[in-house]
Amino acid sequence: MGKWLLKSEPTTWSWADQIREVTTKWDGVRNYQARNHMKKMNLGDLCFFYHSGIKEPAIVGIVTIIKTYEPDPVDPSFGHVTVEVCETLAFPVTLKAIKMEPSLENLPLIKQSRLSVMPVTESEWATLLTMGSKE
DNA sequence: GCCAACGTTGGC
DNA sequence: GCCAACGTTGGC
Repeated sequence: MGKWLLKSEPTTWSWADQIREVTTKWDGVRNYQARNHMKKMNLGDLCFFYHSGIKEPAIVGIVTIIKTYEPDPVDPSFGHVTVEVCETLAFPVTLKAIKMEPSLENLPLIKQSRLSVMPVTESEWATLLTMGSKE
């Protein structure tokens, strides 16, 4: 099962919005690399939900893929997956904390800060999950 | 608000 | 196909 990380600016789409609406089409991605990652997502894959563009950027929750990639009828070069709320992390995992963890230095979040959809390895996932379950 | 990183566009 | 100009993202 695949593991991923999705970025969102809270002013555009926040975790509170996600909780309220439960399911969402993850659209608006206009970057080929990010789109290619979305195309590789399978049903049941889990994604960290990351808040960017704020004072304390952080992973705040987890969503799951309930519908795989579909092209946008208007602009078929791009498209969306559909996600559903899975869980809220007990403690947000801040970018600051991620940067302090040596085993996470290869996360694209660090090296390729502009990428909005990225893969996460199983071990990175486990590390982040642990960080999100305790203070 | 600034700036670095980097993807995209368009002229040649 | 190269590369300069430009636009966007996102951390600080």
